[in-house]
Amino acid sequence: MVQELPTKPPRHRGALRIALIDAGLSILAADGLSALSLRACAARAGVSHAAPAHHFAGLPGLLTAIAARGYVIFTQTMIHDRDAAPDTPRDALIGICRGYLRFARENPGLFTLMFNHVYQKVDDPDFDINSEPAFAVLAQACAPFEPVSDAPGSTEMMVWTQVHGLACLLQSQRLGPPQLNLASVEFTDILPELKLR
Amino acid sequence: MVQELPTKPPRHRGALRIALIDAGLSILAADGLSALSLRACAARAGVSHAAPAHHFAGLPGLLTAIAARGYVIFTQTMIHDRDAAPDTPRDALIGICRGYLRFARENPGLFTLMFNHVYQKVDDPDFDINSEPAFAVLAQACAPFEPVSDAPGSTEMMVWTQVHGLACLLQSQRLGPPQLNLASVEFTDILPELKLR
DNA sequence: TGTACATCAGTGAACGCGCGTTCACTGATGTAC
DNA sequence: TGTACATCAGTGAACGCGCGTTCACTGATGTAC
Repeated sequence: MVQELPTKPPRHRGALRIALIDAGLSILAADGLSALSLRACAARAGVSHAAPAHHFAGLPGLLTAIAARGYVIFTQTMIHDRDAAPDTPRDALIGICRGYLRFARENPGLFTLMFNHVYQKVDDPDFDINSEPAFAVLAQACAPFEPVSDAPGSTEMMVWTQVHGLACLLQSQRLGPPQLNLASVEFTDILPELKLR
Repeated sequence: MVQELPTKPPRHRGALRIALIDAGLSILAADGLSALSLRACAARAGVSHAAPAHHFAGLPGLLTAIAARGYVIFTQTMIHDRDAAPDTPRDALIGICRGYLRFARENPGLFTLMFNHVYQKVDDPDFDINSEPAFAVLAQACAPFEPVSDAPGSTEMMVWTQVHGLACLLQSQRLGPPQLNLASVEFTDILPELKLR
């Protein structure tokens, strides 16, 4: 009673949406953000180029869905590196930041997509649902420390801007003058002292 | 003896290179990075779309030249805001950072172009010549302070990653959860204390 | 001062490319009866 | 159990678009003599 002969192309049976997001992640990893298009994702998923229209609101819809999946991987990466670190608040925070930087380094196209609003225009419930935990794990790692100023969330903001800026500068390959060898900097060299609450 | 009648199109007389860079800056300001192309710059400069080939090595060459000009404006903006600040080392540093953030906010497309190597592939002597002073004024403002770690240039790296990260996050409009209102943060709220040498 | 010539910036038509979108269609699936 | 029908995901051809690049050309400029 097998209906799918080996020679027939695989039927996605509603799973094409997921397959297209997977295809997008593959394209980002292989050829970067500029290679990402509806047609390229369809081709990589083994489907005609008109098929994605049944699952996404145009290219912005697909990009938003890919970015939403990116936040899942992003959060997992940070949690992994946090749990691999010794169990002190500072080590946990450094682990989170190490995961942040590792994700940016290992997934440059995806990282750029996730943090550039130009590529996303569609209200996608998965986007907010998946991105909030990323910020939550960072905030959680900052919680044991005293605020660095009176501004609410000042510690989170300081750490977040710092690690995000290093991630962006490493990606941009604008590493500044030779004496400022940003490529070899350890995050711990530039993270200020933080006092425990 | 006037040769150019008012009805004739302006002859650039070797100044077309500059006019095309100006056109690129206009396009970036008006329509953003995605609207920047050889043809668009040529049209804005009032010239046929094949003309830029006589002055630039393709699109990467033009983008590199535009970015190089951007660094001049960038440096001027930082110096302006530094000199407008009271003359203490910390105020000068905060002025530099204020200029950094103001430039990014006022020129989002240009800022992205300048700090994304994907758009630049050509060795352009102006690029290095113009970008080095930008880093120099930042380093100069950091010089009065003690290093924050043993790593060489640690203070510059800490300040640079911090201000750059805030600039990128403000641009990305990924401002995190509501309680972390990054849009309203003052840079002084997250810049750590720095000790004078 | 005038003539002949070389240079070269800019023109406009043409090319092929990949893109997002549309549209009539097909064919498998699920459902009502 | 079987039949008729509605649904709808995916197809493949076609469309127009803007892009970078090429290429023979033109016409103003500068120079040699």
